[in-house]
Amino acid sequence: MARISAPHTIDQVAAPSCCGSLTDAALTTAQAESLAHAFAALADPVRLRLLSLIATSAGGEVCACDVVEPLGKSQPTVSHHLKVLREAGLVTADKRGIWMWYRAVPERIAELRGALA
Amino acid sequence: MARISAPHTIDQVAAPSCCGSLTDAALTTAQAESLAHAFAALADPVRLRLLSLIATSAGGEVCACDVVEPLGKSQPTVSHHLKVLREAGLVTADKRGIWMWYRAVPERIAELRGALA
DNA sequence: CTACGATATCGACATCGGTCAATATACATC
DNA sequence: GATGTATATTGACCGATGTCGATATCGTAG
Repeated sequence: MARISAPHTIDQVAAPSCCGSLTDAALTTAQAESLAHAFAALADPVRLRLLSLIATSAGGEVCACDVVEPLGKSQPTVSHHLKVLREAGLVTADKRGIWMWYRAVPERIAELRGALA
Repeated sequence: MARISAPHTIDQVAAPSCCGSLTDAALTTAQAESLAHAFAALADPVRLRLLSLIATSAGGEVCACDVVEPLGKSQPTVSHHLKVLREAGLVTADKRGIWMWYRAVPERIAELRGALA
């Protein structure tokens, strides 16, 4: 399931009717639902801090074990938020040994940015 | 368009050119809460369609009476969503006669776009 | 195989949020 | 004034969501 991103192929993120833009044309119901689900992932302060921690980390990835403490939330809660970010396509997870390493998905963030054009 | 800011206007959630960016530096708790509140306004399909209807309308503004039917929701529900968009600073309201005219706030949308940089 | 540490899942709780019917408020017209 | 229309507010319902403790799963080390 984990797919290595190819630079030339056209992305096909899980979203069926991808995105659209607010100022382009009136959104269809399907586009609106897809976008709303994505923005909902950003509608929580813990997830925003989590995503910024991942996106700004040196090396571009962080171990889950390193984000629990700075967030001040319990380990299950952080795990839950990481799952939400993963399901929204904003981060990817990579298990190496005991640890889970998370990376941001800049293309997905750019998609949402494009929706606000 | 050149509107003199009236002291009794409804908008709030000041949010100057602050907010921060996901990829810039790790967000503070305050920044994350402010951003989360803003993104929460976009985390609903009805509000996204509503905002796109307003943003793409000819003349840049729409009467509230014209959006109830295309959204397929009750008038109180649409009024509620318009209030949320207003409180998030994404739209402004202008009462002329019986009708309320809503306009998008592109600077505010750009602010959120900047947070996804 | 057993034990331990890291992460995910489960169950329960409290709160938040979208929705509508009913009602209130504001404005224009008569 | 009274009446009709457009919009906002209220109150209630109910599903969604953030949170944590307890527990399960996975991978490594001994």
